[in-house]
Amino acid sequence: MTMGNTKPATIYDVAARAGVSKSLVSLVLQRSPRVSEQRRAAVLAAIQELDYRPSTAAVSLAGTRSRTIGVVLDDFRNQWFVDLLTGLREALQDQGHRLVVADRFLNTGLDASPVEGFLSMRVEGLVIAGEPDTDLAIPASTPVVVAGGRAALARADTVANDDLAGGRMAAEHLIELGHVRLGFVGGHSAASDARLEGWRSAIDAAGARAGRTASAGVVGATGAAASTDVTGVAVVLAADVTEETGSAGTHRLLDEHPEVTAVFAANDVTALGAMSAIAERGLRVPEDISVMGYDDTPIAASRYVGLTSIDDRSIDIGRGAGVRLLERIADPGLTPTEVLVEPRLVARRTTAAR
Amino acid sequence: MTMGNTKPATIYDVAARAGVSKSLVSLVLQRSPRVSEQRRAAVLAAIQELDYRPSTAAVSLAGTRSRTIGVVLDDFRNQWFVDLLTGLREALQDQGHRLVVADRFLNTGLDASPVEGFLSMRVEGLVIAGEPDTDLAIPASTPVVVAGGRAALARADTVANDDLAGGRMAAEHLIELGHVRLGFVGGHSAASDARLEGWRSAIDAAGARAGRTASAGVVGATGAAASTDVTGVAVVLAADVTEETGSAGTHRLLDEHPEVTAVFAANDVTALGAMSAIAERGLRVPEDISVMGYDDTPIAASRYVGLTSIDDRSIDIGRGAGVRLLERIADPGLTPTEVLVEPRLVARRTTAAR
DNA sequence: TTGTAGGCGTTATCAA
DNA sequence: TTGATAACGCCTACAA
Repeated sequence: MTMGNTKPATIYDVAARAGVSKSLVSLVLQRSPRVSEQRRAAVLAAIQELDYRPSTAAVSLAGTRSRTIGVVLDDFRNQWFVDLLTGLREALQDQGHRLVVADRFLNTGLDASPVEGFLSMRVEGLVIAGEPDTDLAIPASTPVVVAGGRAALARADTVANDDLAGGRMAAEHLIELGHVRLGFVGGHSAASDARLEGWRSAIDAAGARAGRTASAGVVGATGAAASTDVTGVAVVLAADVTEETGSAGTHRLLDEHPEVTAVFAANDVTALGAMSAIAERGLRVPEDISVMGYDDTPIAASRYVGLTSIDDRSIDIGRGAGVRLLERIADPGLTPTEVLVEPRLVARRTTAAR
Repeated sequence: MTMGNTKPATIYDVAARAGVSKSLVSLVLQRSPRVSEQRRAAVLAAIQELDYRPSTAAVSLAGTRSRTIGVVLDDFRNQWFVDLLTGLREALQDQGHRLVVADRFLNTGLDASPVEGFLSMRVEGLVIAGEPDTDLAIPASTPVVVAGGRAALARADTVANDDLAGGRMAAEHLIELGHVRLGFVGGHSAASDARLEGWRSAIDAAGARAGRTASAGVVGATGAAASTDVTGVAVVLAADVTEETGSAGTHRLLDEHPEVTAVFAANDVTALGAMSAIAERGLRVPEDISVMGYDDTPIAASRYVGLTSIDDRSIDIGRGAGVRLLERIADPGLTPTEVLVEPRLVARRTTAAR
């Protein structure tokens, strides 16, 4: 079709080809209704023929808004952003906003942080996904919403999964299945802490309901409860929540508390670690020990793993974050809010009644 | 520090603050050596104080080059791009190029394809990661290199993993372990085909070496070979290579050829499917059946899975693709080349001697 | 409904 | 070594 021309067509070329002024072309581009059908058709035809595409640089320079919003991911390896993006797309893209994605490392060496790059692009707003690095300096004038992860930025809106509720759901699921000796394995992160707290509160509540003494201690805690009491034991390592943490933590948990029949891990990868530790001890999942994760990542959903998990509903978080960002862009004076999305239990093959 | 000013500082503001002309500021920005230390210091100070950041829009509009290159991923869910990006970064970013990433879906609704968006940004080059969709129309004037995946674009350079060699390595590994009844499970993709072909050729070669008749047929093929001959049976489903494919294919493979003791799957996810099928049949990995995957994804490396796999060396592919893109940008007249990166065997726990 | 004339924030080209 | 001044490609009044 087109020969390998070198210079991209400009609005001038289109105008000339269609026999109109550049302004008219601009109007057509912006879908203005105040253009005669004739001219519009001519312009559209010219655009086709010239394979014209407006320069985003020129558009955002000349226009009042860049129509682009930046998404900062903590790490491309954390798959949870995939669903988040879906939700963000729904909320933002359909409003004509362009999404640009970067993780913490993408353009290091050019910019100090991905935020720098976005500010240079004059993004209209920022979505910080996950636990924001403390040192990503964002000017107060830039609308920001933190999606997933607690707000390190006081001025930012937050849309996140309700980790407390999720932790509670995990414990309740296990208790309903008849488990009374529960274990938790987590590490160093705000999310892990919150999930543990929720898990504990559910155990306490179960004890209260039964009119007995329930207790949730940490490894090393003494006190032998009656055999039908629901009790919980937590191992929280001073390390990131990873597969290694899950493995090491579970080994320690089972060494000190062999009576445990159900393990709740701070997230899916950690749960994977727990499962390998359990296998290494010659035990089976879920026959001997039930295992739960958190986040409902693709690995959990995998047929091979089939991990019972808590769905943090990333899509809804993304959608909520997008909507909120739009509101804040429209009115920067808004008071920061914190929205919690209710998680959801996804039961699979790693948990069973005992 | 800075008050929540609304408008970002411009080069004019900096010039005024430093008491110099805009041109001088521009020179400092471009690290020109033809600037007195005094002025430079003054400008730098002003930049600091004003929290100035050049507008990428203005830069690419006024400059001759956009200094950005676009990376098109087939799908953010395919984790292999993570390493690819690392390689690309090494090659491109350090040369002052900005990377912008998009998957097939990111800005759908705004642009017909991610390529559209990149062309609007006037990227200097494109990296197509994975099997390019046939319909991503790229003007002949845009430098392109396909990273991983066969070139659907004749005019594009290709840097990819040597699937043929990888398939061969897989078979050789299994044969060395003493397996003589080999199975392959794959699906509909160029990569799967090539890996199968390599696997077959290694089986044939093993037979030739042994001076016996070796055969590699497909399911349904007749011919009972002597018990010490190395033979291969392949199940190639007319579907994408997914976990389901791996599971269904493996069931079929073992139904028709229960003598198989080692399964090579077209990729890691498929291998996961194979492992679940094997488990469903009450068999163990690797005691009863060895399993291999391809790509060496994080799942394979996971402690829980420990899948023996073929590392496609994505980092090196990324680096190679970046280097080549730079060359092509410098000289668009170059004849397209195809570089194959030698894969690497990563032995883990799913393969064992028999 | 359509066209004219600035201007957006930089780089690039010339002079000085 | 510095400083005017014209592009760059588009949007946005303002006029016609």
